[in-house]
Parts: sequence; C-alpha cells; structure tokens
Amino acid sequence: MADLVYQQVITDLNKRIMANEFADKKLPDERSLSEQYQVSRSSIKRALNVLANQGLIFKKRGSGTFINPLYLKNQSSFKYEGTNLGITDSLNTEGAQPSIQLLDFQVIPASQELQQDLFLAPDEFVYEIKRLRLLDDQPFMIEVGYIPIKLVPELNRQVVSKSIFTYVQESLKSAVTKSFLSISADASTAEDQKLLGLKPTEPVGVMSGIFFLDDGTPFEVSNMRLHYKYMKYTTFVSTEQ
Amino acid sequence: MADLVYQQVITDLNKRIMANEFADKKLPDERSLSEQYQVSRSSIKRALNVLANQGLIFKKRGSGTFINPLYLKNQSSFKYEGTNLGITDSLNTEGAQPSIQLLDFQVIPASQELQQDLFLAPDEFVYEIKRLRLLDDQPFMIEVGYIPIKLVPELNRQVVSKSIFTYVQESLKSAVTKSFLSISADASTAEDQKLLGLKPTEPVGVMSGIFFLDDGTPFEVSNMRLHYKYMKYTTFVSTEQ
DNA sequence: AAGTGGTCTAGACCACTAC
DNA sequence: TAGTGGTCTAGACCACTTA
Repeated sequence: MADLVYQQVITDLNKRIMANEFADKKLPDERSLSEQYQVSRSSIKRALNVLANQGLIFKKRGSGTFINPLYLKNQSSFKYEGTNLGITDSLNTEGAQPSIQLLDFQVIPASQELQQDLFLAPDEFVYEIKRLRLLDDQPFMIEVGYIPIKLVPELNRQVVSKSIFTYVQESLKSAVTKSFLSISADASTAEDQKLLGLKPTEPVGVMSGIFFLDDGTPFEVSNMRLHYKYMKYTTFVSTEQ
Repeated sequence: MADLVYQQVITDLNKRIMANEFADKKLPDERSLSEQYQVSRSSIKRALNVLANQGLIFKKRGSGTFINPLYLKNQSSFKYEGTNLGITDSLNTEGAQPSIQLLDFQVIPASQELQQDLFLAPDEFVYEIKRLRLLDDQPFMIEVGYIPIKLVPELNRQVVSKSIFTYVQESLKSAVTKSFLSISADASTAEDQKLLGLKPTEPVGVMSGIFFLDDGTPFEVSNMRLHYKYMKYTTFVSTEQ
C-alpha cells in the first residue's frame, strides 16, 4: 500500500506539516523537494496534488506552496462524519463504542429501481438488510441496505451483524472504495422517533448511496436515516479539473 | 481555459460518451487514444483520471476502461444541488427563476471564531450579509455570510443583492474555487418557519462553508439554512489517493 | 503470452509572481 | 530577471487480467 514513491512522500510531508516543521507556512519548492527525497519532480507534483485536493495545502503559481492553517482546526467533535472518505463503515468513533443491531434480514425480488441501480435482470434477488447502528448503546442511524445475492451468495445473519464491507474485502478481495452519495434532510417518521429516540419536532438526516467495488460493479444501495445531531458530513471541495 | 491538451481530451471524450459512441461501455485503451488524439499517453491518463474522479468511468488494471452506466441516471429533479462543484452560487435552477432578497447588510467587528476562520486580527471588521434566496418567488434558503471588509472595501447593497462571487471574480480577478463544506440537519426555528414557509415539524438542512480564493485566502464564512425539500447534496466519493 | 492500466523518470518549455 | 508551479512529452518498466 505505502511502498509507492508518491505515497511515501505524501505520508512524510503530512508528518512534517503536522509537526509544524514549516513554521512560515511555506513548503520548499518542488525542485528542492525532488532533491531532498531523491525522486523525480513528477512524483513530488503528484504527492502535492493529493495534499492540495485534501485541502491541506494551496499551490500558487509563481510564488510557492503554502499550508492551509484552517485544516487542523477542522476536527470537531464526536459526530458521525462522512468526510472525503465517506463510506458507511468508516465511522469516526473517537472513543465511543460502535455496535450494530440487526432489525431485519431477508431476500426479496429486486424492485425496478434496484434493478436499475444494481444492474439486475427483472427476476434477480437482493438481500434486504435493516440495521440499527449505535454508539455507546445510543442509536444514531437506521440503515436499510440492498445487495444482490449473486455477489455474496453466502451472506448470513452472523456476517450481516458486523461490517459487511470488511467481510467483502476479505472474501471477494475487492474493496468498496467508490460511491455516489446524496445527502438531505427530512422530518422524522414515527419509526424514526421510536428507534432513534427523537421528539416529533426533531428531524433526521438522510444519506443515500450506491457503493461500488473496485471494478465498477455496483455492490450496494443503502438508505440511511440519522439522528440529526449525529449527521455531519464535511468535505473539501475544489472546482478545478 | 479549454485550450489545454488534457482538457480538450476531457471535453471530447465526454461528448463521445454522452453520444453513446461506445456502445459496449468500453473505451479504447490508453495507447490507442494517445494515437487517436495525437497526444502523449500521460495526457490521456490525466484526462481519464479527471473523468474517473467524477464517477463517469472506471479504470480496471489489466482489462480496460469502462463507462459508468449509472452516471447518466443521476440528474434528478429541481432541487438545490451542491454536487462536486458545490459553491453557493452554482444553483441548479432548471428553468426556475432565482432571485435574492437582501434582509440585512452591515459592518461588524469579527467575532473570535470569524477571526480564526478568516485570519483576521482582533480589531478587524467584516460585512454581515443576510440574504433570502428564492426560486420562482418561493424562498428556499436563508444565508448569512461574513466577508472581511479589507478584501472588498467597496461592497454595497447593490452588489450584495446579486452574486457576490461573480462580482469578486471580475473585480479581484480571483475566482472562488475551493471550500470546506459541512452539511447537517436541524429542527426549524421560528424564524426559519416564517421565512421559508415551514410547518413547526418540518426541518431545515444546514450547510456551513469557508470559501477560499485561488491563492488560499479565506474569503467568506457562510451559514445556510435550507428548506429541507430543496437541499440535496450529491457527490461522487473515491477513497483512493 | 499478449494486452491493459499504474508508476516513475528526465527534461523541455510555458505562465505567473516577485523583485 | 530569477524563481516558482503548470503542462506536455517519450519512454522504461511493473502489476494485473485474460486467454
């Protein structure tokens, strides 16, 4: 994983930045870094691009590369965070103990919408997995997931009570690294209120996603309803290509 | 803007994909594309990487590059969309007429938090701009923005009643292309209900952002409260570096 | 074994900033 | 004018998939 040249540079620069080695908020120029690390300038550029896309540094043509002082400030609280790594299972627990309560688990025919999203023929089946996620025994999210049975024919209640993605990574040797995500808000339903302990006036955050395997196969459609105090999706956005 | 080689390739490939030229969902291999476009393979790779980060294609080592059939499906409705271009002013209006109603406009001392986020000294001032945004005369968003006066000393009610970012781009010759965004949900306050026409049980979507100029200068802190039916932030997420 | 995408290099030249 | 990041090239070699 980290034996690639540009990834080593990323890791090391990250460390140096966090250690406040560049007190003037300015990084050495690319040609010097190329010398320092004994790698080509292209590799340095690639590493710097990754850091820039994360919002950690800004590059300014003609003057240099600068650290974003706001980057550090941005680690707030004990919330459920999507962040740029925004995958369901990447929970920012910060000490709290995450757990899963399986509410329902069955196999059903794929609806028309699921057929579209998961590339299924009309007669194919999916698992419907309804789970309640908790942090320190406090419920914060209701998650309903749909997975084609043909992708993981051997799924069972045991597996499904833990992290499915971890299981997939081990059994299929294919990680879930990409997704379409949609984030919105909604009034809470009676079920939301009951399961998440909400008052009738309190809302839920809604996150829906289609998750893909490495090779582009749509793996899961997931609809999540979160206690509003636990939903906080943070991201760094850049409009450049 | 679009005279760069890799951007031309992006534009053209986009066109060809949308025109369904690759009916088998497979793109030509990189070396062939390099031939076709008469550019280096590196430039092809750069273009393909951009398209892959947008979720339009998947690359699979050893077998080829494939179009994501779900990409097209994803243009839903008349909602306010953040998307990857997620800047306040990039409104997906889809025919609806956007307008702005200025609610309040004054100059105040920067709070401690604003000093941190906008890099201000304790005695510096900011504009506080409170606006109501509408689509076809239907209010959908309350926006409170804070901008250091020193960055745009000549701001006035006239300017502020339109798009500030457009104004900045013209007057400072620096675009607002990067931001930290945080998305969450909240119960509606009495003011939300009044301004956005919400019932007491209906929630708001909350988006907060720090917007940066090209050179990394924090330009604006913005807190937005949206009618929940109009907030839908969609994005493609990839965990790879 | 052949084909495909991934990594990495060395170097030329351009565009912008600062002095 | 010197220094900085941006673009682009040509080519070597590696890692993985498919047959």
